[in-house]
Amino acid sequence: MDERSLFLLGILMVQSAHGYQINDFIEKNLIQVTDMKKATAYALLERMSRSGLVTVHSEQEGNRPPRKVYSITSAGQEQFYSLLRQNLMRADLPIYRGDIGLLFLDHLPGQEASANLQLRLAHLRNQLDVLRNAVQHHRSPGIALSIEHRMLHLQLEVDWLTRVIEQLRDTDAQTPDERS
Amino acid sequence: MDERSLFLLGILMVQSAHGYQINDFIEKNLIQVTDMKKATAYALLERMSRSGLVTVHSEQEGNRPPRKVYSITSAGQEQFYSLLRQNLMRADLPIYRGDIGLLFLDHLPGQEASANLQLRLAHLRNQLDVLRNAVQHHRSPGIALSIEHRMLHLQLEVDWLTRVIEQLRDTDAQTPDERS
DNA sequence: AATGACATGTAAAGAGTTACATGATTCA
DNA sequence: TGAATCATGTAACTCTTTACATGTCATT
Repeated sequence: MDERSLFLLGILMVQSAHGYQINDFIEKNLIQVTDMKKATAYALLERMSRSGLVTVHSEQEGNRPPRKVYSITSAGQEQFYSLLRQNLMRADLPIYRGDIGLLFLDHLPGQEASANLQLRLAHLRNQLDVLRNAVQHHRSPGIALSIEHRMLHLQLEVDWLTRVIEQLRDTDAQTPDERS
Repeated sequence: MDERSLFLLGILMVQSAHGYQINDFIEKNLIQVTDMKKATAYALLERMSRSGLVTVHSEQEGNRPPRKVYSITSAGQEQFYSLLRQNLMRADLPIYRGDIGLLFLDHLPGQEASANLQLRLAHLRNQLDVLRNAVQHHRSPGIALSIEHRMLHLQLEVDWLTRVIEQLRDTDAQTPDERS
C-alpha cells in the first residue's frame, strides 16, 4: 500500500492527472512495475484527497463525464519524499511463489516434473522477449531502469531453471526407476 | 492462496501434522520461502478439512490442549498433484516493490539517493550472509533448492544495485549542480 | 514464581480485486 | 449501428494479518 501511494504521488509530482489517465498509463507502460488496479487507484486518489495530500478539481469537456484532476499539495510532496526515502533504503526481496512447487519436486516422476518446468521456461523466455521489445520504447530513465532490472532477474531465472532441468534429467538418467 | 494450500498439502504428503507444528516449521526453516502466518495456516487447514482434502483427529497428551492432527485424503492428494503441476508450469515473476522508488530516483539529490541505496545494499548483503549460513543446515533438497534460488537473486540484486550506485556517482560527478 | 514453549482459535480490520453500473463520444 | 475509448464509481468478496483470548507444561 505504501508503494501504491508512493507511485501515485510520484506521478503527480511530474504533473497533475486524473484517475483514468493514470490507470491508462499503468496498463500501457507499467504492467511490469506495478500491478495496481483501476479501482485501487481511484480509491487511493480519493483517500489522499481526503487526507490533504492532493487536491481535486473537475474539468468538464463538452458533455462528457467530468475528469477529476488531482494535484499534489506541499503536504503531499513531503509525504512523497518520505515514502521515496523509505522505499529506496528498504531491501525487501519478494517471495517467489514458484519455489513452493520446487519444494515438492520429488513428488512427481522426473519426466513430468521436467515437462512442467519446461513450460515454465518457455513462458519466461516469452516474457524476456516482450521486455526486450518494451525496453526500446522508453525514454524515461526510471522506467528503463526498472525494466532492465526485471530483465536481469528474468534472465537469471531462465539460466537457473535450465540448470535445474538439466540436473533433473541427469538424476533421472542415473536412477530412472528409483523415485517414489 | 493456491500456493498456500499447495504448501500445506505438500507438508501433509510427507506426514500428518497439526497446525502448531506446521507453523513452527515455517518460522524456523521457511521464512524465506513462504510468508504464511499462523492464523492463515489454522484457517486453511480447517477449510481443507471441511472440503474433504484432509481429515482431522484429536490427540490428547496429558491435560494439555488437544492437538488436531491433519492427514491428507486421496482427494487431497489429487488436489496436491494438480496444484503442484500448475505451480511448476507457471512463470510468475514477482513485482519488485523496490522498483517504484527507482522510478523516481531523480527526484532526490544524487547524494541522498546514493546514501539510501547504500542502506538497501547493506540490508541485502546482510540477508545474503544469513542465507549462506542457512543453506548449510538443510538436508532437504527442496529447501536447499529454493534457498539457493533466493541466494542467486539476492546476489544479482547486490551486483546490480552496486552498478546503479556507481552510475549515480558518475552522473553526479559530471553535473554536480544540475539536477533539479 | 515467572517465563517461554506448547496448542488452539476468533474477531476485526486492512488491502485489494472483480464485476458491475452508468453514460458520452468517436470511429469504422 | 455497433464497438472501442473516455470517465467515474461502488458493492461484494477474498485473502490475509493483527491482536487478542485461553490454558497447560516444563524450566529456571
